[in-house]
Amino acid sequence: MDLYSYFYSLVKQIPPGRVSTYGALARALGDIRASRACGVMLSQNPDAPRIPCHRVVMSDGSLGGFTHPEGVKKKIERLRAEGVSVENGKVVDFHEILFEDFHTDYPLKALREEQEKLKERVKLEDDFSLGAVGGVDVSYSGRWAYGVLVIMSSPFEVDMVVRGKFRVDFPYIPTYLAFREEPIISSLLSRFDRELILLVDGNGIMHPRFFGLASHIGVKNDVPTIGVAKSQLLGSVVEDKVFVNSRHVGYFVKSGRKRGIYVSPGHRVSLETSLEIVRQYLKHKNPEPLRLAHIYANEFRRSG
DNA sequence: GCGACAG
DNA sequence: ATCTTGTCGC
Ligand SMILES: [Mg+2]
Repeated sequence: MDLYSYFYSLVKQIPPGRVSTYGALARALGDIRASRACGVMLSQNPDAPRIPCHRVVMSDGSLGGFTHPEGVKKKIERLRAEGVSVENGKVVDFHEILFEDFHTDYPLKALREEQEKLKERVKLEDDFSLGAVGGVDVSYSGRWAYGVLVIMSSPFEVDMVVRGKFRVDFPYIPTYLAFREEPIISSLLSRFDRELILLVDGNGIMHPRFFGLASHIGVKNDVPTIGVAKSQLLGSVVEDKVFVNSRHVGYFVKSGRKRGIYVSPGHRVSLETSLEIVRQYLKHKNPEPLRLAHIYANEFRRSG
């Protein structure tokens, strides 16, 4: 699913003389949670003003951002040329000229259904051999992605580093992270032959559909995975356990100087074992394979 | 108005 | 995540 292309074709549906909103476009994609991603994709508009990003404003009729050497002034100018006035930073007659009637198939709805389907294949029992432990992370510059897989044969011995540069066709949207990063990480994994347990920068079953990035990668590649997130996507923390809809899905682990990390099994690993393995590799805030993958991915992006 | 929103 | 075009609920 090339969500960038799909999104730009939605934006082209907004007629001259009308405006739409980031939220309306997000709902046309299939989830209001994508509203921020709509702003990000517009900021990366490859063909303005043919893709009329100047016709997208905030839900209260105020202008929102505009990436241009002349700034938001250019947005006002392009709207005015189409007969849309802006006064006191707000679109005049906003509710009258608001366009929300997008022709769409709601692609994010289909992706939620894909998550629900693949979820049936998640196994939350230990099913791996004690071999290498890997960590993956991805760094970005615009639509370029720099992925790194670090393999450690034991704590704390780096065995191998795999790197790859990719073009992404999906933005970051909360709860849809896998559709952005899974293709990148699967490609890196295909270049490593041996057995491993993979630590992933994101959640396993700590997810509204119990199918986060780590589970997605695990199921698609038939690899044991553990999700390790730096912040809380959802759920409630009681002592060191995290619950989603009263189901125990993972742990909050105090680590580093302040706060901590959120650990949840992805695939082929039990709740308890996911915690045990992460703890074995904990020297800083993040377990070592992830900490190194993060550092190497940033170096890769900045240098080549 | 402020915080929440995996990365 | 990067250096940045949001929305909703409390
Ligand atoms: Mg990351």
